[in-house]
Amino acid sequence: MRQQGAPKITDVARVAGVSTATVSRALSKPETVAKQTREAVLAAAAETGYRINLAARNLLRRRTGAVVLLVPNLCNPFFSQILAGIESVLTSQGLSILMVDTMQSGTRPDFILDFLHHSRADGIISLDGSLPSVLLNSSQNSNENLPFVFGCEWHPQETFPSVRANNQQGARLAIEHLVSLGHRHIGYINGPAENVLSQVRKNSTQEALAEHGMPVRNEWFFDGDFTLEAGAKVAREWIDLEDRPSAIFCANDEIACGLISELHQAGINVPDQLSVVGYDDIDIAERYIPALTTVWQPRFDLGQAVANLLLEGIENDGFGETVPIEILPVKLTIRQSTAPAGNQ
Amino acid sequence: MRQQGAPKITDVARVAGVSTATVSRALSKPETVAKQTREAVLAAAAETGYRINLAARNLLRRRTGAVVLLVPNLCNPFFSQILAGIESVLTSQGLSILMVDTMQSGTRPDFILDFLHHSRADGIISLDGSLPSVLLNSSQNSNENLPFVFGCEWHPQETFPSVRANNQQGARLAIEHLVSLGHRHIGYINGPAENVLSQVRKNSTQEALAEHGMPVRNEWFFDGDFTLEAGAKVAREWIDLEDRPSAIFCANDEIACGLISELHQAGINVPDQLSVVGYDDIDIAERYIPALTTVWQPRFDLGQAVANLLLEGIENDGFGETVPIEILPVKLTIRQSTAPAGNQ
DNA sequence: TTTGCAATTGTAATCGATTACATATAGCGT
DNA sequence: ACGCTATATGTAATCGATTACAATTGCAAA
Repeated sequence: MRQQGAPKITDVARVAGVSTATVSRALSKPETVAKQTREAVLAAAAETGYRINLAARNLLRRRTGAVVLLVPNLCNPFFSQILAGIESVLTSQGLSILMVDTMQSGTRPDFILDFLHHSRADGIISLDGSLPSVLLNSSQNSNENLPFVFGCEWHPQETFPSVRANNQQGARLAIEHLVSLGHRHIGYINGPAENVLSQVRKNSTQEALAEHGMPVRNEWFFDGDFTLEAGAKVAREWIDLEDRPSAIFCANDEIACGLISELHQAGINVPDQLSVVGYDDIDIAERYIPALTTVWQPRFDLGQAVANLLLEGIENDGFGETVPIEILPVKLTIRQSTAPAGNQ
Repeated sequence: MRQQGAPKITDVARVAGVSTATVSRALSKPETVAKQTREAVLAAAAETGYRINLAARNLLRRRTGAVVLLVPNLCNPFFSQILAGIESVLTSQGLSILMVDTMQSGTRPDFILDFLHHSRADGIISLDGSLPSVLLNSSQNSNENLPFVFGCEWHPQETFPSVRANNQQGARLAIEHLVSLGHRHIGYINGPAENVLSQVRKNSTQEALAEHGMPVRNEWFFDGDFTLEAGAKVAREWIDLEDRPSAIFCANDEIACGLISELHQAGINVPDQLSVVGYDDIDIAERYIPALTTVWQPRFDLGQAVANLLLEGIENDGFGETVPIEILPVKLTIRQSTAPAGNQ
């Protein structure tokens, strides 16, 4: 589909009786053009239905008008609110989004690499902290230093700017809540081991437990992967446990739901027989049965913040020496999946 | 951030000792170039780290390399799988996605209109069937006929190509399932009244009921809006009903969860006292309590199909006289939120 | 009147890749 | 040896907007 007869700047110039330079100026720097001329140009632009050709402008400006957005797994609805936040900022700036699902089959590093170049984008947002270092290095190359920011997840070496929620605080809040309910036997279900979020949430959980003088028992720390099935699997393991924790903190809400659901099928009730805390406060959490006690994080705001941070980097040709890191507060939403200990 | 010293085609040409024309050909139409030359060019391209400048190519080709994607509400996780399907196709074709949330505040028609132009995109996918006709007309204008396809939702007048699931079949399957369980008093909770999906699901429900000789009672047809809260509201209304339906079919899973959750809080059990069928088979459905009986639709496939349809339109400069409409089959997933009638 | 400056507008080069057309070379048949 | 064709490559115009620089004009100061 070609833009056959699309009016161009020369058409506007002809109609307005001025040169293309004047049209360009009237449109982008109105104050440099005489009022009369400006009005004539605007009228001509309206009359011809002129729309700027972004490819031409971008060619000259050496910009692309696009931002690459790396998402670990688009199918995961957790990202939708973050996406919405990012979209709201970038779209309002006229930037387009090059969404790439890093988990999609057939998306190998060299394929992704194709997108991390100046000719494709003006900057990169990654919601995936586990990018192969090939990619990260390449984007650090002297002649390839596109502004690059992490959102939600981040890179352990902290060499890139990022915006994320306070995961340490989240884990603390969850544990403190359970402790305050009288729980002394607290377990944890982790996300994927290689994931930074998993790591921080797990470490912070252990720290918080230790600080409250709680036992940190290996058999109460389960491995998982952020899925419903991971939670369900742990449910079966919990049932088989000789000495069971009376409360379990889950690295996300999916795990929590999987856990509760599988327990329910085994005739075990949450919170009567086990208290469960989730993480993320996904939409369904408040209408799950029981309504989920969970750690809420500002996903939409996070999306906006990371997009704004990137815009800054694009404006200033990078971030200079500093590595800006923004950490957003989280809060605990107490609902019905947790109850005082001692009912078990 | 500028692509300062980025190698261009002239650099490759110099290194390879050929003209830029030959480089261009070696890269895009390898068979038109002698083997020896081709290899020299490829080597030079690799050596210089050449990446094509898309703005330049697009300027010449009068393409933008971007596709506008109108999403009714990005926050709604229902769309994530469709998005993933669309992404998988478009990304593999090197097209970028200009995502626009049509529900976002500040996104008024004239703002959206800005995106529906040749200089912004080569085509448009809308997951929103309720676009103001201003937009649709403008995109039908003789000089503005960008390929435009609907996905999931569609426009009642059927003047645009679309890919969608078989909503009629979905409603039928749900009703037939309830009827086969012995239910004779069946209700329905609708989505937003102006939404095509709502309309078709509601009409098809009424048809199916009528065909099975079931009563279609107005007070059993509830208005809603695809949210958890809508379902919760109906739960309270159902409780107050003198003559209650023994089963309710919901226009989507959120409504179903809201309904079940609110009933649960009132001490009413699903499916013992009410059978509930949802629609969409969202991830959590199989782990809801009770696991949700619901109509599954191929969301990822739908995304891929709609993207492929658009690509076709872009290739062929439109769709010609026909208005291609692709309807994908759905299926009923029977779980535990429905039970034989008569237990009430 | 002349000079200088500011304000306004025009001319033309430029961004980087593509491709129609022209040119060059090799191979082949007669 | 000549001419023809097929193949390979180069030359240069082109896409559409921007902007450095030049040119023009008007006006004020000297």
